[in-house]
Amino acid sequence: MSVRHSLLAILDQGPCYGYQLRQEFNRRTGDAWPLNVGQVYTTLDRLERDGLVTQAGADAEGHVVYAITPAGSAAAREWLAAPVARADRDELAMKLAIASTLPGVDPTAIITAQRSLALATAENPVIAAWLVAVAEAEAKWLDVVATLERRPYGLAGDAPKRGRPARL
Amino acid sequence: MSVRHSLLAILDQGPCYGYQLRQEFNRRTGDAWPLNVGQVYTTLDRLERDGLVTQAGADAEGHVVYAITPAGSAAAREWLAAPVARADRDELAMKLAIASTLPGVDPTAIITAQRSLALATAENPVIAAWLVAVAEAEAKWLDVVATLERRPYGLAGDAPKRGRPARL
DNA sequence: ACAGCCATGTAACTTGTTACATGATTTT
DNA sequence: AAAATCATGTAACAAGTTACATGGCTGT
Repeated sequence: MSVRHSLLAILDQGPCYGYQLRQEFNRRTGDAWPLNVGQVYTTLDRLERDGLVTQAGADAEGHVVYAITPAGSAAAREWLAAPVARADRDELAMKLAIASTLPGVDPTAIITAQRSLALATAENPVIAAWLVAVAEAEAKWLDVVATLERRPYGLAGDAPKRGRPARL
Repeated sequence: MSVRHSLLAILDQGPCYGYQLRQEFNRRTGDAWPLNVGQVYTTLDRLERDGLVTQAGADAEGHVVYAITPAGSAAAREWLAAPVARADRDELAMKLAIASTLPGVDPTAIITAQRSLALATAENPVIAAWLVAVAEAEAKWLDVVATLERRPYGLAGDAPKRGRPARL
């Protein structure tokens, strides 16, 4: 839900046409996550389908301009105001949770591989700070996880019986 | 790609049937991200389509058992060995990157809203450590971001002309 | 009988994403 | 003319997710 809402937030600044929107997005995110142009158009279609934007005719150069609707504007403000939910299913956490239960697997290898992932840089100070903080946090977290005892076990001991289980 | 691979990693421990797989997943992740049973079956279909698992007939109780294939086993090991790529499009980072460019929007509000998100708990020590580390890191990062200067600007000054741009 | 879990599935939908087609325009 | 960008779109697919239908079985 981040591309969709990002484009909406940009459109809340004023009408745009597709290609322009992509450039705005790339510029505002410091080209950290460049957007395929096609995705802009599919996203605009879906935003229009949901009544969050409307085609506002063409500008002087003949561009297909989209404008945000009141509903879209509300959605944009809502998105900006709402805290981001912690990743529903963080892949690294999930991987290590699963790995810690697998007899044949050594989580240490995963951890070292993960640690060796280099820290990237970015011009955008917001993103740079993000990368730094994440890298530091990840290293710290991996230190903690590395000290946790393994908890290997196989498949659940007894297969659950069919039917309603006895109440305690 | 985390549900898919998690199920594959569990299947690498031995054949399972759908309902059992879901229970294994929930158990091994401490019920942190409970799985809709339906998703197990759709995922199994797709894994079979991709040749990573095969139906292994039925067990004594008549369950539809799936077994991992050599290709699936390789994929599972590969997933466990490979470091997790940093989130392609982290929503919080993207949101603040965008927000920092929007004249009408105050990133501080976003930051405080985000900070107020409470720290959850979990039985699984791996996940608990993850939540703690993330909460700490997020707070630290938000402190840094809060000190960054705003960089508001509107839409790009001059609309890009059509055609090939002049080379410098 | 009824509640409630075990168990298998399907249909439908979401966002994200890429590859491709098409053409106008403009510089080299 | 060729190359590169501007610009608009479409078709197709991925994974994730939920709601629903359908039974069987078992304890109360």
